[in-house]
Amino acid sequence: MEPTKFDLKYASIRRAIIERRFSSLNEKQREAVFATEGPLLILAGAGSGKTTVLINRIINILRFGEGLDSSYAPAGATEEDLLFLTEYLTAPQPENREHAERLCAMHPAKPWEVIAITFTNKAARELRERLQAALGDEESASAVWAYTFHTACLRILRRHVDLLGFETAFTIYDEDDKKRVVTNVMKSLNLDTKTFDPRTVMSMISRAKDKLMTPRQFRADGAGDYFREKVAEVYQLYEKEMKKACALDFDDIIMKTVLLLQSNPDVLEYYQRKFRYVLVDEYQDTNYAQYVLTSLLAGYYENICVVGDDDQSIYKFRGATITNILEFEKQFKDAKTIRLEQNYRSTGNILNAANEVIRNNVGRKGKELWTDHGDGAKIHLHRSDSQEGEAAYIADTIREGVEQGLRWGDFAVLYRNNVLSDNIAAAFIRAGIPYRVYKGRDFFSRAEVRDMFAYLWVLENPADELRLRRIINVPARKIGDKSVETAAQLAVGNGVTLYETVCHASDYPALSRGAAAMEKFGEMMENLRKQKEFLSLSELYDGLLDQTGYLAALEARGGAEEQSRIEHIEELKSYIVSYENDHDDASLAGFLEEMALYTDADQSGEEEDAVLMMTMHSAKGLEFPVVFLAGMEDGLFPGFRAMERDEDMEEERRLCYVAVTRAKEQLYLTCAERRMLYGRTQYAHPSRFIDEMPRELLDSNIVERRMFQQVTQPDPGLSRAQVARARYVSPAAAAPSFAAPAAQPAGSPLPDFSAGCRVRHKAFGDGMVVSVKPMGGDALLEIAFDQKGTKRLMAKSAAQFMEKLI
DNA sequence: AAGAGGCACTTTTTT
DNA sequence: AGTGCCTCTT
Repeated sequence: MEPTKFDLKYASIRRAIIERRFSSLNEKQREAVFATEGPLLILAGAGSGKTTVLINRIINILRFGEGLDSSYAPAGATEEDLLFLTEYLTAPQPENREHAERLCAMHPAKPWEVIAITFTNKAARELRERLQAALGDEESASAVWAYTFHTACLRILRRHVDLLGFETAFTIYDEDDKKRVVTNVMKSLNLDTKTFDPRTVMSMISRAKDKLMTPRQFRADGAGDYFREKVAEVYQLYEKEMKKACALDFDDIIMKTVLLLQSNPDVLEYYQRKFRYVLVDEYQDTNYAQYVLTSLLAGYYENICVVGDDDQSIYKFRGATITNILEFEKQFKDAKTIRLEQNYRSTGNILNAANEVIRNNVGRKGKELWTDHGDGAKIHLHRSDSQEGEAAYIADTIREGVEQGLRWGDFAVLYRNNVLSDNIAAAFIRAGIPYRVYKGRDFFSRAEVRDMFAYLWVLENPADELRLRRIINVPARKIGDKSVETAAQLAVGNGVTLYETVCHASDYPALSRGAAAMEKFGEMMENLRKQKEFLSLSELYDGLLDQTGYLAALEARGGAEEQSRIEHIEELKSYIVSYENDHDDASLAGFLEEMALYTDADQSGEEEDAVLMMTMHSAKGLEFPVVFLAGMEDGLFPGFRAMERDEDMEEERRLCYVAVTRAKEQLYLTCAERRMLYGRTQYAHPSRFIDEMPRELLDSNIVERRMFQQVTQPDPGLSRAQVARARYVSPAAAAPSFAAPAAQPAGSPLPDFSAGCRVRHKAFGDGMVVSVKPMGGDALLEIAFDQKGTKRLMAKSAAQFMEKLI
């Protein structure tokens, strides 16, 4: 049926309203928001507003559906509606918005028909929160599946435990548990841990799972290769152990979900029909299994939208295959590609440096970030003679920045390798600088915390043998390794679990000596399991601390070490309490699952004002006004391991690109001539990535001739002053950072723009300075231009184009 | 069964 | 340098 005149009129007004709704986005972003049907690849450069696009895309899908493109009025639309819309278009009233937007909808999706998959809890949470803020009603926003890969998969898996062949709730093993299982299996196979590094074996098993390879396929694939065949044996036994313990590792969570969907067409069809729209964030980091998973889910409607940046792929070592993003257009027919290259985060100089570095990679999609923010300050390069000098320089620079009005939290120190943090943290302590070192699951890897979780997991899943073994004699209960071993063998022989054997220990003559202690332990656990049914989680936890005697054992010792353990155990309780507060349906299984996928970074709550320190990897997705990249030395970054293969070097370069683009205003690159590492002093040249940055972007303390020469000893041809300048002496003398403008290399002196003064800019016209934020001898100006809107410019570079009006 | 001493290791790690 | 793991001792 042809659209009527009414239809066409309605559609055109609707279109105008929808376009206005997303008018704050740039053209490319809007294009991505509107391309809701069919496969879509969004190549989103660093800081290009991809989360905003993702959110607005979902809003468009939920609010308007096909409203933008349809030429028809919705069924039952009246002239009155059209009038209402016309009025809303010409004179929008906030109170009319809801009704108007409802009139603009055309087959909008239901919230539960949308799945948006991320990698981190943080990203998932941000998505949910921003959706909720935008959509208003809490219910519809929370029905969207905005989860991490693992959370989404667990939701699917839990619903079909039976199809997995598990009778009870399953346990989740983290990397530590996994390592223990692998080592145990290797021992049972009499494999020498010197030729077979458990870590290598572990990662080979992980990679196999990433590729959806079963032990059998893995073996077939590596036939003839002794090492691989042995690993295949380990893999097979490992799987057997995991099955026995009703346990899944992180890789299983994805792989088993794929297998579940592949072998159960009805389940697959249910999810395929459910998810009309599939969105995937950070697509460059997906592995093969995740690719298969997402294409399965999107298999019916084929509305799959992936967002990513091939230049930010830094997890190859964890199985991510950059192929997924590079070949998206081949894998999904008629896929559309949209590039987001306008950057809203960093200054021009920072972006140029990043662009120039990444340009050296081959085999990328190709992108060039740009900004209209202006060049900003130069990139500061500082080489010290030692790591202590480097740390002191960073500390001094931050101190000066804070004296000039910045907050501690405006600074971040990033490094390639965690070992670098100690040295810098020491300098911060000396200088009285508040800081926080971000390190993965620090809290959860403490022995006492793991013990507590082991107890809780066993209460939930008694088949969890690994955890049972961990706690059966902690605190000491006179159940020795030998008795446990005997019991474990009896269990295997009788086809029951270790837990059951322990509970009925006196039935087995072989356990004579330890039987009483075992049964007592079993009774205690059974007792707790019963209490679990009617106690709240936190009450259960208190009971556990008491009845296991764990707390008492620590108190009995009463040392400082024990005191801190007690504190950690109490801290765990606060996790339980806050979980209870957040969930009306709080359950032990739910808590354990959430904690299994949790990292220290997920801690919501107080954002204390402190300098943040973390690896470059962990910094992905974050941004800071001032960023230090420490340890910019060849061998450290890029790491010596990456020197052999081009592929590895390219990954390091991508990491550099990620690191550099974290900075909004100021970027500091620091390195040291000599560094004590792993008990050895090493000498290093500045990172080759520094050489890849255009020199004119750098403001360096390195004497030019030294920078590109392979010299470790001071060059006798240099004057004493030059040599002295190449070393870190004191902040005032050597740091070109926040020191007096005189210490800056030749350039314009800092013009005295102050808040409130009128200026005339060559490109932006007249305007008024709204705020002045001092920054490293320069200042960030916020200027409201009469014609061009508010812009943020660095005073020094803007001065060339701008004059003060009286 | 716990503690002492020796030895080997040491990239990154969203979940 | 610092840590974690293994073995040997008592």
